Amino acid sequence: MRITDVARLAGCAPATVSRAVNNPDKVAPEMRSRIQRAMLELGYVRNHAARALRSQRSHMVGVLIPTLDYALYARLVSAAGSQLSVAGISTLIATFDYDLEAELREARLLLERGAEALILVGDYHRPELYGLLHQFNVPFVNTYTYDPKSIYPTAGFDNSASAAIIAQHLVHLGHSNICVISGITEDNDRTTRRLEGIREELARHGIPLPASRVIESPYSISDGKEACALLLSRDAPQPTAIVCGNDVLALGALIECSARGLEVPGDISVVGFDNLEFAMHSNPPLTTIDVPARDMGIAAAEFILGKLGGDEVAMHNSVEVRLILRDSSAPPRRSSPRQGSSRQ
Amino acid sequence: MRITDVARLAGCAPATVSRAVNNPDKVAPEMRSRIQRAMLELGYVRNHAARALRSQRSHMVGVLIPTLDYALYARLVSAAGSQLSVAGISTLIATFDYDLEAELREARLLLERGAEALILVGDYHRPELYGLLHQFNVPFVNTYTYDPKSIYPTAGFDNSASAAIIAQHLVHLGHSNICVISGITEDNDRTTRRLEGIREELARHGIPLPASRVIESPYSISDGKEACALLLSRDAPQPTAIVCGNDVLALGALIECSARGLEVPGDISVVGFDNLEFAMHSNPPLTTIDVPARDMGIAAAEFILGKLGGDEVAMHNSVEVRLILRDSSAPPRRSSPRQGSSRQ
DNA sequence: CACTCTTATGAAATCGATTTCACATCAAAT
DNA sequence: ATTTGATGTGAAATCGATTTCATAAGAGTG
Repeated sequence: MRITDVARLAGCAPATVSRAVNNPDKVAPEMRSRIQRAMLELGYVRNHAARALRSQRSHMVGVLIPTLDYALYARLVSAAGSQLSVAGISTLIATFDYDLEAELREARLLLERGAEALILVGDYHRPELYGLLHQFNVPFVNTYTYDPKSIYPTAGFDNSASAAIIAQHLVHLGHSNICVISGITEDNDRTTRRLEGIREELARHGIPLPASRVIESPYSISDGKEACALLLSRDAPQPTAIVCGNDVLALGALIECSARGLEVPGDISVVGFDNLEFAMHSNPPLTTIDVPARDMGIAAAEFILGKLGGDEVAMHNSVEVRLILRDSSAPPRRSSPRQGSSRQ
Repeated sequence: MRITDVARLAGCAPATVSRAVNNPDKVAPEMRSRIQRAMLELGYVRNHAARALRSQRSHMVGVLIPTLDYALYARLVSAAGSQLSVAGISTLIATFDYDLEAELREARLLLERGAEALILVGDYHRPELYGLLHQFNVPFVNTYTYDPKSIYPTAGFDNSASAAIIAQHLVHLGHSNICVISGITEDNDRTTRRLEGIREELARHGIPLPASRVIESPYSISDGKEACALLLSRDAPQPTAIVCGNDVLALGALIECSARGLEVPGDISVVGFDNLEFAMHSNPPLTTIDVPARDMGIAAAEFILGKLGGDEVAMHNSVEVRLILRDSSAPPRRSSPRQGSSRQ
C-alpha cells in the first residue's frame, strides 16, 4: 500500500500523489480528485517514517514534564497537545519525576526520535540539555516560568512575584507570625522561587523567615498534614498563618488544623497555590493563586508553532495569575491566642 | 552526523556500526569499543526515521485516552509509559474527549505515525477502529475493562461487578431507598456497565431503580453538587443512600448534603468509586472502590510488550478492585427520617 | 592437512515518500 | 508570431539506517 500503488491506480507519477497530499493546490483539480479516489479505494495511509526521513520534518514535538500525576502538568500537556494537533503535529510525552538527570536522558531520546521542538517545565535544567538543544538547533520553551531577562524563551508566570502576592495578602491582613510549607526546592526552580518570593516579601515588611518556620514537603495531602502537624507541634509561638506551596499541601494543612480543633481562619489562616478544582469546595474554601495551566500549554504550543513556521515570535509570554480570595484567610485574632496542645 | 561518519572515523563499514548499536554481541569487542569512541566523539545520535523506515519498526506505541484531565487516566498513561520506556519504546498520546469519532480520527493518525500497538480505554469503539486495527495488524488492548468472553484483549476490571459490590454493601447495610449519580453513559462502556451493575444488584434484592432515581452528570465537583441537589429536592421519599459513579461526583454530593444540613452517614450514605487521593481525607472519609490505575497501565504495557515480542500472552488480564470501607456509609436511620426542605 | 562451520566484516540493495530538475503545455504580453 | 511566464506533471536522486548476501579469516574435526 505505497504511494506508487496509488500513483499507478490514478495513472500518474508518485511525485504527483505526494503533491496532492502535501500541496493540493499544486495539482489540477481533476487529477487531485482522481488521486483522492485511488487513495480511498486502496485505503492508503502515508508512511510517516519515510516522509520524515526525506523531508527532515517529523511533525512531532516533545513535551518533557516532571510527572503526569499532578493535575496542572497534565492539563498543560493536554492543552499544548490539542493546540499542536490542529497544526498536524503529534505530541511525544516523557516524564522524569523531578530528576534532572532523567530529564536529560529523556530529552536525548526525544531528539533521537525526531522531536522538532521541546516544551520544558521550569528553567532549571542540566547544562548538557541546553547544549543538546543548541547542537540540534531545536526550538524550545521553558513553561511555568516567565522571565523577560532570560536568554531562553519562557511561557508562564513569575513564581517569585506570584508567591509574594499571597504573602503580601497575609501581611496586609495583619499577620506577622507566618510559617511556610514549601514543595521540595532541590532542582526545582518553581518551588525555589516561590519560597524566595515569600521570603523577600516578608522581609520587605520586616518579618524574618528563619529555617525553623519552613518545611519542605512532597506533594500529597498526607504530606501536607504531616508537615502542618510538625509546624504546629514545634515549641514556638503558634503561627497565625501558613503559606503552602500548593493547594494539595494546603488541603492537608486544613485537615490537620481541623483535626487539632484549630479554626480556619479564626485561629489560623491557610493559603494555597494553584487553584485546583477542590480549592473552592474545601472547608473552608481556600484562598489561593489561580495558575492557568491550560493557557500556559496553549502559549507554549503557539510559541513553538510560530518558531517552526519561521515567524517572528515574542521570546517571553506571560499568563495571568490571580489571587483568589476565599474563606481560609482572615486577620489574626486580636490577642494572640497562644492555644494548642501545649496548653491543657 | 550520520552513521557513515561514525564508520569512517572508526574505520569500518556503516553496517558494522549499525550492528554495534543494535546487536552489540555480533561485533568483536575491540571493534565495538572503537565504534563507541567514535560515536561519543562525534556526538552521534541515530536517526529514528531512517531506522523505522528500513526496519519497519517504529518503537512507538500509541495511547488513546478520553482525557488527561482525569487523574486515573493520567496515572494509567504514566504507568504504561514508564513500563514501555524501559523496553525502549516511546509513547504517543492522543486524547479524544469521550468522542468516539475523534477517537477514530486520532487512531488513524497514530497508525500513520507508525504506532506499533495501541492502548485503548474501554471496549466501546467505532467498528471502523476495530477494522483499522485489523487491517494494520496492530496489537491492541482495551483497558479499564475485563471480560474473559471478549474476542478482544482486555486489561482491567469488571465495571459491572465492581459497581455491584458497592451497591451490595449499601443493601447489606439495610438501604433500600437508593439513588444514583452516574457519569454520562452515552458512548461510555465504563459508566454504562457500572450503572447496569448497580441496577442488577438492586434488582437481585428486589429493589427497583426507576429512571427518576438516576441522574447522569459530567465529572466535576460542582456537577456532583448540582446532581445531588436535584435528587434531594425531588418530590419523592428522600433517599437514604446515594451511589456515585466516581469520587469526584461523590465529593460534590458530600458537600451538597452538608450544605443542606444532612448528616453523612447519619441521614444519608454516600459512596464513590475510584479511591482518588482525597477520598480518605474528605469529611467524612469516603467509602469507595479502589481502582488500581497504575496496575492497569502496567498490565496493558506488559501485554503489548509480550505481543510485540511474539510471546504467548494471556488475552485477558484483571487487576484487583477493592471495596474501601470508610465513614460515609452506615445503616439507615431506623425510622425513615423524612426530613428535608419539604418539611418546615 | 584438508574440510566444514562459525564468526566478523563489508558492499550494495532497500525501506517509501519527497524534492529537484527538466519538460511540456497553454495563456498572456510584446 | 514570437517570447515570456505560469502551471502541471514526470524521472530520478535522495534522506540515513538496516539487512541480505557474500567473503575472508579462524576454529574445530576427522
